[in-house]
Amino acid sequence: MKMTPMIETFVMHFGEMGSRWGFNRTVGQMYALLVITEDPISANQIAEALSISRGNVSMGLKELQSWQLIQLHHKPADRKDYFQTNGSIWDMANRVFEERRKREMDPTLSLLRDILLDTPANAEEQHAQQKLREVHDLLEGITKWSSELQRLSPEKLDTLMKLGSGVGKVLDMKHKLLKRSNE
Amino acid sequence: MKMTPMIETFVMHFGEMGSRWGFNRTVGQMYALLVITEDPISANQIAEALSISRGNVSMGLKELQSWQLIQLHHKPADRKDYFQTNGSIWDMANRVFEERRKREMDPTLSLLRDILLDTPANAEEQHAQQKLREVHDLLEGITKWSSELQRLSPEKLDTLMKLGSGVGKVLDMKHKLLKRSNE
DNA sequence: CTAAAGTTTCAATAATTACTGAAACTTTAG
DNA sequence: CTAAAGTTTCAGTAATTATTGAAACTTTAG
Repeated sequence: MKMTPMIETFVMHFGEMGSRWGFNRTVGQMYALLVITEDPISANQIAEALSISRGNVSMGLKELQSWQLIQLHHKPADRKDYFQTNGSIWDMANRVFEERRKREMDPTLSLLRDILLDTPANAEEQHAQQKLREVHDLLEGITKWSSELQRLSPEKLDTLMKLGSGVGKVLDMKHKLLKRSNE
Repeated sequence: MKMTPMIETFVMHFGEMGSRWGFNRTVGQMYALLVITEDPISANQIAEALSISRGNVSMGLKELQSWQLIQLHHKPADRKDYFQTNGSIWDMANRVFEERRKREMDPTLSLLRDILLDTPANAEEQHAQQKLREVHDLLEGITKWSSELQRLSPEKLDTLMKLGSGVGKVLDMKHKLLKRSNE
């Protein structure tokens, strides 16, 4: 498995970005390679293409599977495991969002809920709690909203995204409509 | 500056989460402390409260300023710099989103644009480019959409979030309205 | 059942990133 | 202008995170 310069550029870049997207360099490279490779490939091919250790590949694959970003694939008369990306690019984005929400929001949300149950001991804590409530409400709002958006069909999501800030106008229309139906 | 247990719990947790949100532990702690403290505080007070070195505080404050998350504040007849958080919680979220977009999407988007200008050398690269285009379009869509959402007023954003997956219904309404006006 | 091929795990080590604290620099009261 | 107080920088070190590779385990052909 030799990568062409174009493919190598992308794979290496994706590796560097990986750490910012929540996985480490080699996991990012592995995923990039799987995205742009048409046929399923084996762990050994990945290790060879990226010049990384077999052990590291194995761990990376496990992580990608836990993110549900890749899928196992078997070839007839071959007991080796082959891998390929799972679902569309949209699915990928959804998975990454969800996984990150779990890591980045849920623990904080849960801690904030606990703290907000306590009774503030003094004025200082009173003010602190008020701020924490704001943070809590914001995080909860984002969490709920994003999980509801994920339930929307890809087509509707697409419409919504294409609409952009035009959403504002649609929201106005909604108000008018509701008013009319109440009259 | 002694922190009450409740405040300490929150500050320490925010520190741990900090690395997941794009800044390091101490920067996270510092920001948390500034969020829950009512009055502006000095760099020394921060260092003392968190038991971290003065140098580290100075670097962290610089980072928070570059994120536009905190503001300088001066007290009369005191040449020391005091700091306080900047804007509402919504503003904070916007800044964090924007900063992360810059770090996490823009570089990849720019690389993808470049690669897509190249002519594929063979069938393998042809397939690769097609995949890269999908990734590119997705990232571009998200980038544009999120920056347009940020231009929406906080009230509209709030309405939109409260609407949740109900957006779907509003989109349907939009279609009906357009149809009617075309007839 | 045996052994060869394939796979996984994990302790040791490398690479990266964060933090300290002392030194250099800046500001201002007197 | 001087010196004391305040602030910033950055080289060295600590802490964390990622990677290797050898050993243990698993599978299956013969």
